[in-house]
Order: sequence, then structure tokens, then C-alpha cells
Amino acid sequence: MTRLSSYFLPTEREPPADAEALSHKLMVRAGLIRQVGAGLWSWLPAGWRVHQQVVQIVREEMDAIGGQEMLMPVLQPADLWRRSGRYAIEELFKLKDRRDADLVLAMTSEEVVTTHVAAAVRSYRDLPLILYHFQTKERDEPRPRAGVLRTREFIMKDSYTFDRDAEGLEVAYQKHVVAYDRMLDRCGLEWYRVEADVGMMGGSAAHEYMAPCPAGENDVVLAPGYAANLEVASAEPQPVKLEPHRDAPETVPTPGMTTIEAVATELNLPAGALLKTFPIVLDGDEMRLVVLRGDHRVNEVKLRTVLGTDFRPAHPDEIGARLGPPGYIGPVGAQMPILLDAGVADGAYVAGANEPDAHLRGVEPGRDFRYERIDIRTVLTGDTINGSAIRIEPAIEVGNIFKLGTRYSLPLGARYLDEAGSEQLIWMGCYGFGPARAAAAAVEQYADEAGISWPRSMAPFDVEIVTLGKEGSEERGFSDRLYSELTEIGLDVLYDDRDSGPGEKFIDAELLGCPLRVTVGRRTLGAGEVEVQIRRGREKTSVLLDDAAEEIAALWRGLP
RNA sequence: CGGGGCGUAGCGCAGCCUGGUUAGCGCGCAAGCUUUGGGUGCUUGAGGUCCCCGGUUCGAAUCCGGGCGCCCCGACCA
Repeated sequence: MTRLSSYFLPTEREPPADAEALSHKLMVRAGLIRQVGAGLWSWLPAGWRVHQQVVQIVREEMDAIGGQEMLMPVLQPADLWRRSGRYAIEELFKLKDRRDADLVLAMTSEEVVTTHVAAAVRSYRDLPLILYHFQTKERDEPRPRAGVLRTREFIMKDSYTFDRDAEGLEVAYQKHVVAYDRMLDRCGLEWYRVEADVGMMGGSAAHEYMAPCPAGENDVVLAPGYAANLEVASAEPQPVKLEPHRDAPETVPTPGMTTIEAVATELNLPAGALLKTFPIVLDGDEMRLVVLRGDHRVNEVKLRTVLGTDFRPAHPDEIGARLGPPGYIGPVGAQMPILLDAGVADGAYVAGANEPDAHLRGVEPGRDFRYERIDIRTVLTGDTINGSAIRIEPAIEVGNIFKLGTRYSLPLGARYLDEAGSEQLIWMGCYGFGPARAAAAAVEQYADEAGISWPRSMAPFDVEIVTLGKEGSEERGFSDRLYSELTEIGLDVLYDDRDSGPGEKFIDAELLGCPLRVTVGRRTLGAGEVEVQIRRGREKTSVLLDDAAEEIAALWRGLP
């Protein structure tokens, strides 16, 4: 019997002083988690129940697509990571053992799982495989934050698929889409599957599962039939009123006006009627000019993807030497390739003259400078996709699915023999899911003034019984029986048998947020009923004493 | 990596600027009485390396130097 009088659920009246995010405040106050250090958290019993609920959902859905659960170590030899080329990652914890051997604390397990598969798989008959585990991940985060939302140590489900070829990988990927869609639905979360950046480490496709919430660290771009991470999103810009056409660019003095805003104000034009020029230097030291509308911003992730290489903004001295004074640079006359953002419509713009204190008006792309057109700007609220305005919402990434291809099978030698007897590389995918983030997202999405309101599937307990009677009272006797009956039916019940006032019990129950609260007091008992509060919405109803347990269970089954 | 802030009882805070009784308040905790459908009221009590080290001083929570830890904003996030 889970009696609150002897259960470790330390609730707090006030949130920790340093808490900012709602989930951080509430999960600490409700007694679910406690901080150990920066980005290091303990899960207290009720919190761990929540975590385990999510884990079980994920496990069932992974098993449903043929996943095989296993377990790989957190502590791994550095050599594996050197071979895969990931040893240099800054977030990777590195350490030595007593014999001075280099080790790492793994953040994912591609190296290990691929090594096992490479050693054991010989034939196309051994494929495909879906292997997964729940394991602690370690990441030396530059900035842990927001309670359990971004930590240095956390449990993650990571699965890895091994296929004969790209088609097989596509099948495995689609299986994960199905499994993840179901997981997120079963968790009771509001969520989006969005297009994501594939990053610099190869891979051909990636989606992220995002749960919108105020404390989210990512921005999701949404339109009917469209969902993407802001890092990769594309949209039509809002049109802007440009200057009239001129036969040739015309110099206009702009002394001291080195910002878009200053020039736009001086010429009484919208910022979008100007061209912003962003000089970059590629990995090989080549310079490029990125040109976009004055009211738009460069999306460095998109730019990096388009370029296919890393880059950095040019230094002021490089700009001065190759173009003109910073603040007055522009595409006209520039002796280097120009990348023009897709958001720049045809027409006449104002741009820097590459001379001190001067801009050019009437600059027309194509006529006045040659360019390559690419899409590299960050979309803005109000932009459109197929005529519909986009929304941008903060969200937390709770899962991601990623096509790795041969990124790891190549360096780690994961090959097999095909039907023709020739050696082939194994095609891989990797797929992560963070139960802690799913739980925190649920807190964020459904909390109200009184506290947490768990989706049924995640709640630490299904029902909390608040008994108002003293030991030995009629209320107690009934509460005890009700506890047994509900448990018999298969519900998880928390029994608040503490010797405290009713107010305190109600407040704690609503803070913890179990889907149903059953109040057993003299008043309602005398009327032949017990009161049930549905946590979400906080509406109260009554059920008759005679079949209270059945009615409560029926109510519970109907909850989200 | 850049910027800002904090560290005093389990939690939330005051005291520090301007050094000087026994370091204080609210909540919580313990005991007793009281109350019993929304944090009940009263009484009594326990609880402190004032983050650490060093310095200045007759005297340091308070001033100075160094360190550690934590939070927030931005950058970063394979």
C-alpha cells in the first residue's frame, strides 16, 4: 500500500530560487526530482515512476517494430571514438583509468553497437537488425538549464538500425516514424514531427519530434501541411515596397550610417528595401558575399548546408582589404562570388557602395552584379507557405530520427556479403528518445495554477485518495477498502493518509497532478457518495459508495 | 567563449555598503493543546563550518586577494 505518510515525496511550498522554467519549478515542488549539481538530477520515487512509465511506452513501441533491447556500457575506450572521428567532440567527457588508458563517457553508442554488428554480421541473411537500449548518456554541456530539460547526464533510448542498402534503411526509418508517432501519442503530448538539420557529420535525412512548450529551446515553424525546425525552414517572405527603377545605380551620401536601420530611416525606406551584405570566409580561405534583404537574417545552419563546408564571418580587416569600409559594403563591384538569398525579389534596392559614407540606390541584382541564388535566410513570423502565414513556436526536442548511411559502418568496418558474394557496407540509422524531456514537456504543456496535470499514461499514480478521517474513523475504513478495490481493478493508487489538514492534502494532490483525486470525507460519505476531482480542469463529480471503485475506474479510462 | 547575478538553518530571505552583544525573520521540523472539506490557531523547542582558503584588523557573515559552486542571457549543441 502506497501510503503518503511513509512515502518519500518531499513537496515544497516555494519553488527553488534559481528555477525559471515551469517544469523545473513544479517538478521540484511536487517532490519528483532534486538537483545534485549543474545538470545533474536525482529522480525521487514518484518522479522515477513517471520516467518509468514513459520508458515502458517507448519499449513497447520499439518492440512492436521488431526492436531488440540490449545494454551497452557508458564507459567506453577512447580508441573507438578516435576511429569514428568523434573523439574531438567538445561535449564528450574524457577520462583516464589507473593505467593511464584513455576512456570516454559515451553520449551515444554508435561506435559500440557498430563494432558488435561488424564482428557478428557476415551475411545479408543476418540483416536487417533493430537494436536498442535505454542507457545513461553523458554530455559536457556548456550550459545545462531548466531542470531536467537540458542536463549533463540523462537516460535516453537510442536505437540503431542495420540494413543491406539505402532501401532497407528507408524501411527501417519509416518503421521508426510509425513507432515514434505512436509513442508521442501514447505519452499524451502535443507534438510535431519536423524536418531537421542533418548536420555536418553526414547523413541524408533527419526528423525531430518536437513538443511545443514555453521553455523549449528550439523554434518550430508551422503552416498547414508543413512543420520544420527554424534551422532549416523555408518560406515566402512578406513583400516589401521597393524604390522605383533607375537606369543605373546612383550614389547617395550616408555619413556615419553604418546600420541598415540608420540608412533606412535616413532614406525613409523600409529595411526590406535595402540589401544586407554579409561577407564570409570558407574553410579553404576563399571569400564569398552573402546578400539578403535588409530585414532578413542569415541562417547559418542553412548556409552551412548549402555551402557543404564550414565558414566564418569575415574579419573587419579582411572586409576592408577586399571590399570597403565595414558598414558600407555591397555587392556592386565586389570581386568575389555573390550568393543572393531567395527572399530578394527583382527590383531596385539600396546597398553599400564599398566606399566610406556612401550607399547606392537603384541597385538591381543581375543587372548590377552577378549572383548565384540560394535560400539561406531565417524565416520570420508573417512569412507564408502556399499562401498561409507561418507560426513560429518554441518547442523541446523529445526525440529524433536520423539516417546515418555508412557514416559509421565505413570507419568501423561493418560489412556483409551480399547474394552475389561481394562485400557491402551496412546502412545504418540512429534514433533517440528522451523520457525525461517527454515528462518535462508534459508538465509544461498541461500545468495550471494549481500544479501539474499529467496525461493518464505518464502519471506517477492513476488515483490519489485523500482521506479526511482520522485513524479508526469510518472515513478511514472506507478509504482503506476503496484502495484495495481500485488496486484490484489494476489502478495505481496513492493514499494520502497523513495526519494533516484537508487543505494541505488537496494542495499537495493538485501539485502532484494525478489524473483523479478521490476525496473521502464525512460530509459526502454521509450522503452515500465520494467526491472525485478530475485533475485536468479541476471539475468535481460524485460517485455512489456502492460501486465507487468501478465508477472511478470508468472515469479514469475516459481520461486523456 | 562573452555578459550579468547569487552563495547566511531543510526551503525562501534580511543583515554586508558604514567591521563590534548570543547572526535574525517567514515557512517547514519536534513536543503539547487546538482545528478537521482548501496550507487552522496558540505555546514551547531543536536546528548554523555565514561556500572554501589566505590576508587586513584588538575584532570579519561584513573589508581585500585567490579559489570553488550555482543560476540567468547570448554563443555553442555531430
